Amino acid sequence: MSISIISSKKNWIESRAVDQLQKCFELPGMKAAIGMPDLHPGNGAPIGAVFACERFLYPHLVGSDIGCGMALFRTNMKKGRIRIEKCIDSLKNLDLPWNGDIDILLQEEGMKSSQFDNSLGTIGGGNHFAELQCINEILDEEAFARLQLNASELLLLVHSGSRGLGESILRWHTARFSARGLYEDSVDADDYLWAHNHARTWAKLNRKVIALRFLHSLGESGQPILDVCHNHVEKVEVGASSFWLHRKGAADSNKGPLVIPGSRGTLSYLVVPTEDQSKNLFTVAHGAGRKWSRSDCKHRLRRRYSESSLRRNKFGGRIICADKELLYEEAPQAYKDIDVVVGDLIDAGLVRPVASLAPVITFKTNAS
DNA sequence: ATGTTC
Repeated sequence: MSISIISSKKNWIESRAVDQLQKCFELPGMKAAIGMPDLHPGNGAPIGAVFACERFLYPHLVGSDIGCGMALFRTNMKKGRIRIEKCIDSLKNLDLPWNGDIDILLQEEGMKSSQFDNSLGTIGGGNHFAELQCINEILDEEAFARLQLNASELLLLVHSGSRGLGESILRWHTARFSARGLYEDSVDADDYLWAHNHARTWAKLNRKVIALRFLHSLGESGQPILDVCHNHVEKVEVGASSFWLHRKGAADSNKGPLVIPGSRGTLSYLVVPTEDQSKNLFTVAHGAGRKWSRSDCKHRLRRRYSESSLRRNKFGGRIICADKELLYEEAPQAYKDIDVVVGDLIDAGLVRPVASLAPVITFKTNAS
């Protein structure tokens, strides 16, 4: 039985998030809860935490965006060669439904059609984005080479999830069971897990379609490097015991390298998990984590930062976000320092940094 | 987070 938080003196964790972590740790069957350095308050359950539970699984500890995660793609684009204005113009249709053949794609993936088919290939709102990035600094030449990356080529990082599909699954579950857990050998647990796994697959496919759409719009193509989920539940064996591991805004560190994104105005980090990931329950931070609530952002920033200044980052890159409210809610100032979050993971011996990545073009939305 | 938000 243990509860802990991976953090340091440099970091700051909101007490309300710690209270939420404690509350969730008191749920029946719970054996361990770990807050990541990006821990912050969520809707009942905190964001940036992993929970290991015996016999029970808790859909609200996964949340509504089942399968949400980060996917990274290699491109053949070079920073000095792209015309930013032209690219921004070419991306104008990215909010529209994708005009590819969704029926055939779902069929190929062995997936069921649903009322959410036409959301496939769309980024969504909130903190979701698709971002072209350049290599800012290589921090581990060997690991960098092993990933077959080229320092001069741009990368595309996609953060999105299962859109309305995942949301409908949690809503359906909550209507029947409220916040109660599901016993692992029940029909209800099987039903939830089937729907959850379907939403995970859908979300991963969504990230791939978003990347292809994004790059095709620019007359380019890309190849997948990694895809790491941060909202899901899965069964894991540790020693002789088995647990339901719930990750809520917490990245799976048991699937190789991953990107820990900063805010849309700061660096992101490509990292490799170290060998032993059992003490952190195979989980690391999924991003910088919010410092301010969405509702606080506008009055804190409005006087000092104009809309147009928030559409440029300090690296000379651009942010496509026609939604003024979202622009303030997602301002870099609303997020914690990514260097502190990643630093805490490095100091805890959980990851090794491979490269820092700087934002070149961030797509949020063209819709106002 | 969300074809949102009565």
